[in-house]
Amino acid sequence: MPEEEKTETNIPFAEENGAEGADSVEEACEHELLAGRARKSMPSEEQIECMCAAFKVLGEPSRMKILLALMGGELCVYHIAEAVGGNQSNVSHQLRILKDARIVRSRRAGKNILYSVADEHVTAIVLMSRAHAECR
Amino acid sequence: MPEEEKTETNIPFAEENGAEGADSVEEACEHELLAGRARKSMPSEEQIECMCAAFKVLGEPSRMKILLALMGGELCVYHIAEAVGGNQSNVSHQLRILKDARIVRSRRAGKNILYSVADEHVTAIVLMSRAHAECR
DNA sequence: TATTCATATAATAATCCGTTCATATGAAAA
DNA sequence: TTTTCATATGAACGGATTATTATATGAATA
Repeated sequence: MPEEEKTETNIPFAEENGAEGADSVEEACEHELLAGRARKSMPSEEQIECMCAAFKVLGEPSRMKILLALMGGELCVYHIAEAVGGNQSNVSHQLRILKDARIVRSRRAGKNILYSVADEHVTAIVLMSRAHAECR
Repeated sequence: MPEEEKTETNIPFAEENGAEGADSVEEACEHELLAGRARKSMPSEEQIECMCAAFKVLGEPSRMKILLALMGGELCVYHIAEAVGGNQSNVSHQLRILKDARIVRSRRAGKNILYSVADEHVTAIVLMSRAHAECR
């Protein structure tokens, strides 16, 4: 990680500049202030990871397909594979990831395990995403 | 791609089964129906890719950090790097990805290029995600 | 209890993606 | 017009993630 304190030579809008330039010195200082403020209020690495987790899970087509399939009602693994056109093993893998992220849940029904969308928030987000993608 | 028609031997809840099992035959048929319906209403590969695009972009910590930094106000590349603790090149790469996804936008100001969050929807989603991550 | 069958897991191969280093670009200032 | 400096880009590396094949697990039924 090449971080830590840097030399001053690289800093834009440094005080030794006059008032020339498209932005004024005051703006420059404000930007420097904003940058420092942003750095200070930056959530922890762990929290950011947590924020990203759900997005990462939804950002994969194979998982999105599974979700879309489940939005029509709960399905067993075999039927999910049938609906999305994938093989059983991979669907099972992706279901695990979806379940770990609490995006889907499962229940046993006889010999099968039925998966369903975990809650309405998920459904809402997927529908929004779909609507957004359609008007392109 | 091991898809296309399969042999009948693999199909769960097939008609030759009696009414035994945890689920009834009627439920079995309904599941088969749902699976077929899901497959038919499955959006195109292209649309799904499009749905996933924004999620994929937001699913990466380095980009999420940049967004969080920009939520305090527009910043130039150098200040963004300072705020997130990364190097110029990588920040620039990630900014390009964010910009291609229309999640951030940019404008020139003198020598610098100032980046900012593209619209309130983005801000809203990030704030929600942050709130969600905090109550864990 | 033994068998069956849906689902899960392990291991591997293949691909994607973020990071970094080095360098190019091109607008602004001189 | 030349120089400077912020930003962008290209190439290469490495880590991470998905897809696949083969096999294990374990609940349900007989």
